[in-house]
Amino acid sequence: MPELPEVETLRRSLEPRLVGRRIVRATLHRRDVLVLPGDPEGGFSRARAGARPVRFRARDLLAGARVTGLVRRGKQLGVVGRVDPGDQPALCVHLGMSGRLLWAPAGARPALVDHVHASWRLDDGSRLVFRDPRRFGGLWAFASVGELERARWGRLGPDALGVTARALAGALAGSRRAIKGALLDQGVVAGVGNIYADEALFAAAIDPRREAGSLDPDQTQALARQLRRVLRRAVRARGSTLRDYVDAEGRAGAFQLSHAVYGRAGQACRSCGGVLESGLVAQRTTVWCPACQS
DNA sequence: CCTTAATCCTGGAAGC
DNA sequence: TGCTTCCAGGATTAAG
Repeated sequence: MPELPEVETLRRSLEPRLVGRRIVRATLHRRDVLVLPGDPEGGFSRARAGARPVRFRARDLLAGARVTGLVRRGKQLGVVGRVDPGDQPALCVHLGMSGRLLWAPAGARPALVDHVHASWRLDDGSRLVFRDPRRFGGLWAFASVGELERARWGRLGPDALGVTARALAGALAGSRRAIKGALLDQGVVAGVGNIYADEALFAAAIDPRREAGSLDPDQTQALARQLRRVLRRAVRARGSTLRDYVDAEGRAGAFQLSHAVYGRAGQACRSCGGVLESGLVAQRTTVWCPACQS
């Protein structure tokens, strides 16, 4: 379940491998994993299986381009390429829940064969593959990084790593839904998923069921601060590996060892020693400490 | 406008 | 051991 820290870890592990390299070949193994600007959904949502496919070109997958940068917004990654000064396409990668980008050096045997939906060969002989068994993720092609930011990232809230109390307060004002649900809404703040929502709410001592608009200024400030802090610490630990998340080179993260509440229902609160409670909040399994969080 | 449910998809775990 | 059932979850769309 890649959230912001896992995607940022992926970005950092991929950056030295990709930037400056030319993509000599790109292959799409499943058409419905790629969405083009002209696709029926307007290039925003996943192409439906039955949708009429728009003809794609290998260069939509950056074939022939040199990679100039890797950018991230929330849980999404953008690979920016350059064919010539007037042609700098960008490809957005969203891992969804089970997606992975894996890099392999020249000559390495392919470790994964199933559920690989796209693959790239670089000019140094290394390879990059996009694998996503559950296919909640996908690839979105854009003519430029500006177009990607406008058409796809435009409706995202501020990146959670730098969210301010002011921005958070504005997005939560008047909302009657549970604060947990608001944090999971990428339009409120981008990059938070089920793990880090629970961790940040615990760190800020806020009950996940609280109405989002009912937080006082101190609590909003604490929440913004703890969101930044928890995510920063998770990035430093190279993300959380629960089931099978790994970075581009197959390395696991370590932040799962620091989880205070996620996955610890029924266990002792690390702060007060009480029993951690779990339940469904905003349709998601949620764990919190009834004594520490209100 | 708001919130909630259903949906997509597969692998792994738990239950019988 | 082998089968079935359930659950995990990001984000959108449809429905309430």
